[in-house]
Amino acid sequence: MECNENNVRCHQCPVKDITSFNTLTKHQLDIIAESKTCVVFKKGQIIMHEGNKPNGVYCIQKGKCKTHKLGTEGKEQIIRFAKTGDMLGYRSILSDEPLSASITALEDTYACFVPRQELFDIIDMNSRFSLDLMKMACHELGEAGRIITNLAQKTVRERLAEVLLILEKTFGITDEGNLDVSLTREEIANLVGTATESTIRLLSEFKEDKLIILKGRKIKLVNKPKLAKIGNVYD
Amino acid sequence: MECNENNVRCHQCPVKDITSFNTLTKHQLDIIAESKTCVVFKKGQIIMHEGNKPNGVYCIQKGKCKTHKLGTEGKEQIIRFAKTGDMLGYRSILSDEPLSASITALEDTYACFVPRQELFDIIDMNSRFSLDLMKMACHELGEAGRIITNLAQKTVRERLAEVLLILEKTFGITDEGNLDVSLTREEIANLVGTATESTIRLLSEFKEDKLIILKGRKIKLVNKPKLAKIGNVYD
DNA sequence: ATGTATTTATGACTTTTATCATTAAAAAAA
DNA sequence: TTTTTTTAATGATAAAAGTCATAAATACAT
Repeated sequence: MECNENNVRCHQCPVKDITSFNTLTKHQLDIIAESKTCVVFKKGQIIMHEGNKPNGVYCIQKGKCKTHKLGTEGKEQIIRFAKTGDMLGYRSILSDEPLSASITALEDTYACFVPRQELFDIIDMNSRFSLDLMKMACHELGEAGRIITNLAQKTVRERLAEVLLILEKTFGITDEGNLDVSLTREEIANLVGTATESTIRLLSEFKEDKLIILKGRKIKLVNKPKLAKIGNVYD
Repeated sequence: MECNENNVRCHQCPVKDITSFNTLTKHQLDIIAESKTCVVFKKGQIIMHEGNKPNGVYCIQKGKCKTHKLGTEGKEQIIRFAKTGDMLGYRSILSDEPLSASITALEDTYACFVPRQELFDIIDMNSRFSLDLMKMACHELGEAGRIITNLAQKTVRERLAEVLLILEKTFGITDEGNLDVSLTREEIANLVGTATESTIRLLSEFKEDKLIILKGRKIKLVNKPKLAKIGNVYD
């Protein structure tokens, strides 16, 4: 957790620049630097728990997380992902509601905790920061509408194809060209909104059709135009 | 459109008090009063069109609207509803993105148009108003997560039962006890995320089972606990 | 009020997707 | 490394939901 050993470093934190915190003045950064604490979450660890009221937000320094919600009969639904630069728990803090979903680390994740009070202090001081949070929430809201429409109208096959493309867009690829995120088949199913077996079958089918290459949990997309066509993705 | 004949009335607008505008100072209300325009949308009229960039927001004085999105093969997906006191188009304005969905009047709807610039002016001046908008967006975001999980995990039957309860909660009931909103079976299907025929069949089934009474488009919920049980609704 | 267009209802059938069961493979822990 | 546990793969079957077709009812415009 390099950038967090002391407060001075907060002002030079490289992650700061890709977050809403990039509009903060030196003084405002001081406030964050004074109040923040640094944490590491091990892979699989729950960072925030659905139903709880968080005392602040986390800003991811490095790592990957999933936001997931309990559905009927305890089945997990993955709502979205978070990675370096993303803020966790802001929805709950800003709406003053309990967490509508849990957040779990997909790999060892380094994060800065910013307490609720200081976050609101900055919001009051810096209207650009405030507008940026709004923008973020409203953007997510548009995304949510797209997800809703897809779940309601697309087949499982279409959704899986789209999800593979979204995973590559979100997490990028490794040196070998695989999706730079490791998910179980069950997690992919919980993202697509289907049964694990259906996901396994369809992935095998995509593999047969030479659209993807599978090696355990490593997935490489080798025919993205075809995947986009299958998933009815136009953008 | 009573409350909009002149600017003075804006300050006394009864709808104002149930919206985010209720925190505005006299001066801030002046700004809105000066810049706003009043409009009536006939039943079925499109208020905002998916993909467009709106020049401001509408505040509903009286009426009911649906927010809907085009899905695969042009099928409509209803994302949410709006009624008296709700603000239309704020997501697009605040995120500075094109409208992610269209908005259509479900009945004759009276609304005040507030231009983009004046809205941002007020946001800059009034941090309570600003926070309130944030709260609204973040609340919606939590709702969206619930909808996503339901679409992914519940059966059509469960979702229909839940939708009926949501419609009653959202729009209330008429003197005769019917849902105070008139939707075609197709619209209900587009909300539930299913085929029109499936919706018709299930509604008939609910009628057979004495959970609801159907008279054309008039729907009366007569056994809400049972509907809640069918829909796995606990709240 | 009356005719026209749209919506609702229902049956027959197909497709999609889920569930259950079993084996193979791969991660993770000892 | 080896064992143990978890995950992945696949077949068989069942259930859920969609599609197409047709008739009846309702809403809408004139």
